[in-house]
Parts: sequence; structure tokens; C-alpha cells
Amino acid sequence: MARKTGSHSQITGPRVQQAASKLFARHGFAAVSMRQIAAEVGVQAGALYLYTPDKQSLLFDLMQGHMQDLLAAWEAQKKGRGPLEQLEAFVRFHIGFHLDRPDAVFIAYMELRNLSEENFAVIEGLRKRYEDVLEGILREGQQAGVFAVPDTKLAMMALIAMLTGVNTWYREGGRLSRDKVEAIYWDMARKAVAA
Amino acid sequence: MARKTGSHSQITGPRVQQAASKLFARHGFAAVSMRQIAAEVGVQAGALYLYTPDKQSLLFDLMQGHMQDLLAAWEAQKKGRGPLEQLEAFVRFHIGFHLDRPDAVFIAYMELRNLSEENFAVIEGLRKRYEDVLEGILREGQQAGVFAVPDTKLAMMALIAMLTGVNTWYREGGRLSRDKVEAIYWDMARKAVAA
DNA sequence: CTTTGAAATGAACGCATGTTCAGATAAACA
DNA sequence: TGTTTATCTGAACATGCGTTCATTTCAAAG
Repeated sequence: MARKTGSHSQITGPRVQQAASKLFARHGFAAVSMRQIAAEVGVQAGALYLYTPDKQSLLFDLMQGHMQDLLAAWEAQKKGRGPLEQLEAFVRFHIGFHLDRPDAVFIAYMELRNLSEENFAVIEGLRKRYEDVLEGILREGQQAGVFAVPDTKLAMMALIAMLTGVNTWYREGGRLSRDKVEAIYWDMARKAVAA
Repeated sequence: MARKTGSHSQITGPRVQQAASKLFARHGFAAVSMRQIAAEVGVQAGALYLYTPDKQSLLFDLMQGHMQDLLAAWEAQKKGRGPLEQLEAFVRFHIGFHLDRPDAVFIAYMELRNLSEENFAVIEGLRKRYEDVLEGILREGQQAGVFAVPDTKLAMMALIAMLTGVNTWYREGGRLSRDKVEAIYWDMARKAVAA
């Protein structure tokens, strides 16, 4: 048997990406085989190569797509005017975006070392662009006297780590609503950098 | 040829652990082969099984040892009296301990999913004991009115994530001294939970 | 009803994996 | 000096890996 009824490139392509994302997040890039991904899609391993040149590209495309989505979503976001309003917007945006995509976030943070040198450079560039957003907000606030951060780079790293950590413990339907979580993180972030 | 001159169990054993730690941190557990570890030690792959029953145990022993060191080091630490003093001690301890062991920390955070079910439960138990230390400090401070944290578990997670993040960017001999880094993180942590 | 071509199969490729073990070696002890 | 024993080698094992490709299938176009 070959080709199942109703299967098409436009359906299988995305399904390969979804399966890879799920399995990479669950078990790690190196621990997942092309045959496992194929089984998740319901196809033989050879068929994957209709949709990706190799396993490395599967990982890279996932990470690049995620980082581009992140930057695009931030650009599309309505921003506040002052540093405090911008910081609140950033905190809430970061948490919401990350809670919506736990698998992609996990991969983006854990699988950097499995990227080839060139691919790594591309992803790092995108990540830096995102970090620069927050660093810019902090620098502005520092100059305006609203924030007191002795080192904007350190403060940026500290805040991003704190916020991204939400993915390690938050579970939908748990003790706290998403809005409550956002509010508490925003409160902590605001106070942490406050003048 | 067999057995090199001057090789002994007491020397090779620790060297296997060191090599595994270095390579797991660099490339990830699943991506490192027993032959690579053996090559790093300067031995054939078969010889590794004189020092570990299997690859999984190598990972587990590394992680368990790290977590036990962490708990023992905290116990040995001189603690302050009030919640504020205890929090400062915890922040400085956490940063110092983590900066001293970047490889072990990396493995402990990244390779949880490569543990067997039973081994995972053990490591999670140790991790919870450490998290409970910080949560206890926060709860005490909250009751004493020194801290204002609506949810101690969330605040604990947020602080630990923020502090552990130091390992992703700090490099020895960089812009900031370790003491300066500790001081800035302590300042942010203090303000973040301040009443 | 026939032709076409995209989509998928399934077998094969060379190579690497974790692990075992009989045999070789050299240091320690008698 | 001869014997023992901890230490290590090197080959082998079954299994799985990423990737390629000739072949088969089937929906749609003519």
C-alpha cells in the first residue's frame, strides 16, 4: 500500500512539524528518531523527506519560526507610552506568548546546542533582537529615573529568566488564572527594577 | 596492549564522572556516546563498565550527587536570623554555588527528561527539598510582614528562575565581578518581594 | 477511460549505538 | 621469583540510526 486516501502535502507538511515539535519537546532532539516522528504522523520515515531536507532543518525551522513569531507578535502589540507602561506590556506579553506555546519555548531554550554553527548564529541573532527590546525599555526607564538598574543587561537577563520560568510550573486549570499569574509577575518585575 | 602504567580505579573512576559531566553539559546526554566518554578518559568503551552499570546510572549519579551537594552546602551555611537576612544568604549562596558548577547545573536542569521514572522521582524529591528552603523563607517573611508575596510558591519559582539564569550569561573575567553580580541580584530579589 | 504526477511505501545503505566478555597486561603480594 | 588479581583491551552482539531510491498507489486532469 502507498498513499492513504485524502492525504495531501498541505496536510502532511504541517503535521510533520507538529509531530517533531511535540516529540522534540517531550524527549529532546537527539533522543527522537525520524521513524518516531513518522509514526506520530502516521507515515513511513522516507516520506518525511518530502517535507524537510534533513533532521537538522526540522529543528532549525521550528526554532526560527518560533523566534520570528515572537518578534512579529511583539511588533503587532499595542505599546504603552512611558517606560512603566512598556514594561507592563512586555511582561504580560511575554508570559502570555510563552504559556501559549510551551513546546516551542522548551525547544528554543533547550536545543540550541543541537543546532549547526550557522543555524545557531541565526537563532542567536533573533534572540538578541528580542532581548534588545527589553533592554531598551529598561535603559529608557533608567534614564528617565523611573527605574534603578545598575546594569541594564543583567536586569534584562534576570527579568527574562524570571518570566520564562513560568513555563516550568504553570498548568492550565491550576490554582491561579493566567491573568492572576500575569499580575503577580508584573508586580514582582515592577518592584525589582523600581527606583 | 592493556592497562596503562599508573592507572588505578581510584583515578579512573572520578575521571569517568568528570568526562561524562563535561560532555553531557556540552552536547546533551542523548547526543554523547559511551565511546566518546571513554575517549575523553583515554580508555576503551568497555572499561567504563567497571565504574558504572550503564549510561543511565552515569547520568543519575551525576544529578543525585549535585543535588546532595547543593543541600549539604546550604545546611553547612551560616544563616541569618530574620527573613531578610535569610533571603540575602539564600540569594548569595545560590548564585555562588551555581556559578561554581556550571556543568552540573546545566545537566540538572536540562536532562531531567532523560532519567528513568524512578530516578526522576528521586531527583525531583531532592529538588523539592531545596525549593522548600526558599519557600519557607518567603512564607516566614510574609507572615512577619517583611515581604508582600500574594503566592509564595509563585514567588519562589520566580526567584529561583531569576537566580539560576545567571549561569546563562555570566562568564569569569567579564564586565562584573562575582560579588557585584551577587549584590545586584540580591537588590532585585529583595525589592521584588518587598512589602 | 486513460494518462499523469504528486505522495507514500518499504527495502536497503553504511555506520554508530549500548553492552558483554574472553583474553591480555602489569602492579602487588608471597 | 612466581602467583594472584585488579584493570583494561578489542572484538563481537543485536539493534537502531539518518538518509536514499526504485516502485507503487491513487486523485485529478484530459
